[in-house]
Amino acid sequence: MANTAKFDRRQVLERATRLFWQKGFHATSTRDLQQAIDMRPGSIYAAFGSKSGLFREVLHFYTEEMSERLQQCLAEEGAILDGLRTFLRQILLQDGDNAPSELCLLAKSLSELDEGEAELLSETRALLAATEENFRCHLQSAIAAGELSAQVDPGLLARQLQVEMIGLRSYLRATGDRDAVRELADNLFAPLQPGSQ
Amino acid sequence: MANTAKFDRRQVLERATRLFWQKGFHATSTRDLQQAIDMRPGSIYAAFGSKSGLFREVLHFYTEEMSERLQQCLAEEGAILDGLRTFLRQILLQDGDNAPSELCLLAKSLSELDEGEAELLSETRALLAATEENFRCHLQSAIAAGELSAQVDPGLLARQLQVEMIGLRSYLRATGDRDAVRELADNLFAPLQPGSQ
DNA sequence: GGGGCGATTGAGCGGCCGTTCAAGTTGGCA
DNA sequence: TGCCAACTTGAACGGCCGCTCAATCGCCCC
Repeated sequence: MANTAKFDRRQVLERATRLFWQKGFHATSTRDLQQAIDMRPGSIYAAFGSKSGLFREVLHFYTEEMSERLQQCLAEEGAILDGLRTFLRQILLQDGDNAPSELCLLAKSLSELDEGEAELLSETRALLAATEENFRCHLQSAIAAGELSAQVDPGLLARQLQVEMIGLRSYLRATGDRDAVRELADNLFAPLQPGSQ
Repeated sequence: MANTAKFDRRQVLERATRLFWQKGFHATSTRDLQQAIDMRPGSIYAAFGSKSGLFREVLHFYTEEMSERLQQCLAEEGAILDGLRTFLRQILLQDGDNAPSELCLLAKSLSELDEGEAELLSETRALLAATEENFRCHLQSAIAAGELSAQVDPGLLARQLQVEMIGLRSYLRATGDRDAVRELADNLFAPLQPGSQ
């Protein structure tokens, strides 16, 4: 039970996430991964079981990290809607230089996985649903706090945010045109103005 | 100069398109392709040069086919805006059972290609830009025909359509929830009502 | 009917893939 | 200090990858 000289699981997941996020599941080879996370095949397979197993953990790690970033935005801004807007703006307009891809890792995986990797695909769908539900909860809180009219359907608005974010990030990858995205994003933020609708 | 017993290029492209559209570029092997298009490696490489070369033609074929489908919708409906709406509704709500993927092949390719396949990636970006420009032209015509207020910026509206379609198709793949997509699509169609704005 | 030539065939190349496992290394405990 | 178990290492496996090319086919013209 020595637990001798073990790797730093968090750092490994961070690095694996960056690589998968950049190249996608299929285009990332286990040798790429070995180099990126500085582990040999035996250790990787002992720790994660398979390439799919590692990817599974990466999907969860990524989702958890994004959720924490949202929490952080909410904590820094006073109002819930301000926090949400800050979070979305960060992803769309500021992360560009650091993030491994303009796209959301979950959306990218949803796009490339097929029935041949059924478990990863349904995992991805579940995490996207959880993300939407997370938005919905925060919007619900905004209504409860009087920031948003009680007329607003938080489930519908959460879905709209999800749809538009995925679309805008694709557009950013297609064109690299931040100004156009900034303009389009205003539509997205409009329903997040206090008292709107 | 005999051109003897040659394959039917159009049929080959149709079948290759279906396969690439379903599985994506990386996950489609040349052996999958050989079977799908019923050609042997030598013939494929003589005709298309490489897997990438075939994919390149597939991207163009797909874009051309979609553009023709839009033309057909415009011809069948009387008004331009009606034609556009019919086209978008078809893709979102009716193709589901026949199409190889809920997603647009161009958006899917944009997502999985990286700098390692730089030529295919820029090809994809160019075709997406052409699609947006195509929308813009039709919207411009709608303004000229008095179907749409001259206040509307056709470039901006075309961009919005592109963004929302990609987002909605992702959402459809994520959830399979046609009712939710139908509800969300109404926002998309609203600016396409005659005289809107 | 036979010769010529472009089109087609499919076995097979070198290489990378995901994965395994015998051998080696490390560190805590007696 | 010596032992054992936990952990790591990296060579190697079978298989699939994208692709090539010598051999064969089949049509057209003479």
